[in-house]
Amino acid sequence: MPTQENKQGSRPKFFITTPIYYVNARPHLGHTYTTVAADTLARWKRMRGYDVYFLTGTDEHGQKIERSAAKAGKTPQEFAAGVSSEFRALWDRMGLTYDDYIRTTEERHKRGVQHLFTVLQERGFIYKGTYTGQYCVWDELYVEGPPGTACPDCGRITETVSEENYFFKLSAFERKLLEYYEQHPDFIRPEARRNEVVAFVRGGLRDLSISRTSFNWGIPVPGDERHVIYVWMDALANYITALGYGSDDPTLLEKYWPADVQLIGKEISRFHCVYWPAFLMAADLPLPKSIVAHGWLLFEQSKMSKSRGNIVRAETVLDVLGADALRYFLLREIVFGQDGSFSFDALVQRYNSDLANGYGNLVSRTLTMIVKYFGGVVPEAKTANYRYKENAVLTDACEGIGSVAHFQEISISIGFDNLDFSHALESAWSLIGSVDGFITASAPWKISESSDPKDRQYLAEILYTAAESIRIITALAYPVIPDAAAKVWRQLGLGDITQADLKELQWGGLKPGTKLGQLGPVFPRAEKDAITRMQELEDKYPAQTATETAKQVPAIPVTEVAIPALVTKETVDTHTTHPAAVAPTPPAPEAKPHAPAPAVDATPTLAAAENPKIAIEDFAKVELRVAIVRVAERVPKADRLLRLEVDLGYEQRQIVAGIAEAYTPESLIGRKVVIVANLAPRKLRGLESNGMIVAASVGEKGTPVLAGFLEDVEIGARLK
RNA sequence: GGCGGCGUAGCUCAGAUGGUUAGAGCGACGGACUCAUAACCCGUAGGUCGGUGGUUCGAUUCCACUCGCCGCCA
Repeated sequence: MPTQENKQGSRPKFFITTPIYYVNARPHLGHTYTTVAADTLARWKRMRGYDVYFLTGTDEHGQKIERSAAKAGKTPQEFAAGVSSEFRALWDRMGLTYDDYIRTTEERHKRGVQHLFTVLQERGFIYKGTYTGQYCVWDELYVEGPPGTACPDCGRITETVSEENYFFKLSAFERKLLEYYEQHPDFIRPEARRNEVVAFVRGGLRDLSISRTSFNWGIPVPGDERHVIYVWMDALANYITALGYGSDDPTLLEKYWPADVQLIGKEISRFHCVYWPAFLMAADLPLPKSIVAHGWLLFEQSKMSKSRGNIVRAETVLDVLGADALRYFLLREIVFGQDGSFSFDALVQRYNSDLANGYGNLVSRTLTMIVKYFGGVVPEAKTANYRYKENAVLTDACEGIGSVAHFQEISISIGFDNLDFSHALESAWSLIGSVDGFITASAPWKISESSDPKDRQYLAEILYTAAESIRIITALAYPVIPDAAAKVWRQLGLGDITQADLKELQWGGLKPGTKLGQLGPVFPRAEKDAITRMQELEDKYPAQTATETAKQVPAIPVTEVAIPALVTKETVDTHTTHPAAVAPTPPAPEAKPHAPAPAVDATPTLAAAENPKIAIEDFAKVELRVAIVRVAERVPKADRLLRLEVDLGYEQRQIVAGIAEAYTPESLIGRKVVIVANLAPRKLRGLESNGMIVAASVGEKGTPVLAGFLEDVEIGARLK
């Protein structure tokens, strides 16, 4: 078992992983968030002298992929490879410093998983049994309940299945897991997730089905090829197969396993905190040191837009503001572990106030003065070692900055080490604030007018202090904003930051006499049109799943394809190792009282004549479309509500409609209806409704009568 | 339904084992400055600390209930 630091005194190792991303969805900001966090931590640890190994990759097996590929007219291999390469291309474009990118379709992984299966089997933790129950094909999930039960995750009706499965003796690990949690309080972070996991295990563990015979797209069970290994066991094993588990070269495994930090999204904590450790225990492998679950990234609807906006592509932000801006925003704005929200508005706000006005401007004003007053050469400072005592006021001020820098460095380091990125950055930026205040208070531009040698020295002290602070801030910010930090490093005349030793950041490390490099803006202020530009870019790329891309998307004006439902139905899938899931933003608080009610929840409109006339533009805001009902069922404990799944041709979505008193579920299936497609999502009885069925309201009771057409109309068609 | 969490200034959030004027950043407003990316600096902002009731000399901080939101319960 590898130790943290071996005897030769070589560098301590640090193995960090992200989940492997399921190729059923194309990369979006949620994936980016997880991966950026991992990259930042990897860079931080590297800079502090660790031998870092950073692993990411894609999860490519399962029935869902098999089906998506078939729809797209591709083989599962082709399909998975296509999406996997999109992920990889995005990470490469962002300059993420992963050391390995594993795909579960690779031979090394397959071999490793089969080896793991065999080991568990030999050690008596796997047996064959029969499972009969409800199964959600979409989520590849077994569900409790009688036949006809809806899947708790996606709402689809489950299928009754009975199949021979291999089972893993998870029940045997209940006590051992609880003991482990007890003895390793930091194993699961944050605490809220840990408590949930502990509660779950305390509730009792049943054995886990780990194979399927109902489809083929997976890794065959060794010696029983009718079975493929269930995606979870397959996916989780990536963390060790990437290091060579099951191969004849144990070098990496011995060196890097166990992982130091495994980053995950909170929705997959059970798999990583219960199943995964149990598998490892069963295989007699050490457990990861910590599993850190972050929150979800919610997308805030921009106030200016119609009812659009959900899945944001990282590329959009990269195009307009650059990777550093995105990285900074995600890590500064969101408290790691908690849910956070993203909006173009907040992004530009942060960018301007922190990066442009804060860091960028500080660098600019300081280095410009060094050029102006000292010919671009870092001046000699005597206070560098806190020894300059001839000018008490100056010394105090400069020493003050020196100690602030020292204090903040400690605070920032603690923040990064604890994955508390937002607080680390807060500390770093508070140092920027101190230096700005210091410069303004000591007003070097005034002193520069004096010819007194004492003042000349005073000026040198001030600018040295500012420049040295910038060096330290830049080094500490490097893990988060690597491109900008590299630029500033060169401007400071320090060369290539990737070659610099940032392990120790002693005050005074900036050598007087250093010739500054070429100056130039690091974070130019974002203009007002930045938000619009990003929105326009998004409009050009309607959010799509991999499935939808592969299918032919009907010719719909792209600006009209912004659908809240995309998020819940297509993107948040509870499948395997997932990144930050993307969830729709709940309606803004102030908008709540006005949230449009779906279906006949709305009060019947009595007299249209009484209403003021509207302009055509007003009508155009309402997106009416034809959809076909695929699934209909009663909502338990709600007399009037039906849960519908309607198909718009380009997407499926769930709508909860108050029409149960007038229509039976069976009568609706296959029926074409008119829906308001751009209605903000709303929850009814805990179910999210993404749209509203259009119906006439008849009689005193307002009995709903569904709108329809005399001719057959193709689904997805818009009513104008 | 069971268990747990949250609800504090326009926005994002801190905070207190209960006790003088409840904090920060951003935004807004006023002022100052000119080295700098219309940037920076200074000042101002009165938020019933979700609601009700209780314990207490005193609660936003403890308790009960209640409303709203969220997570976990294979």
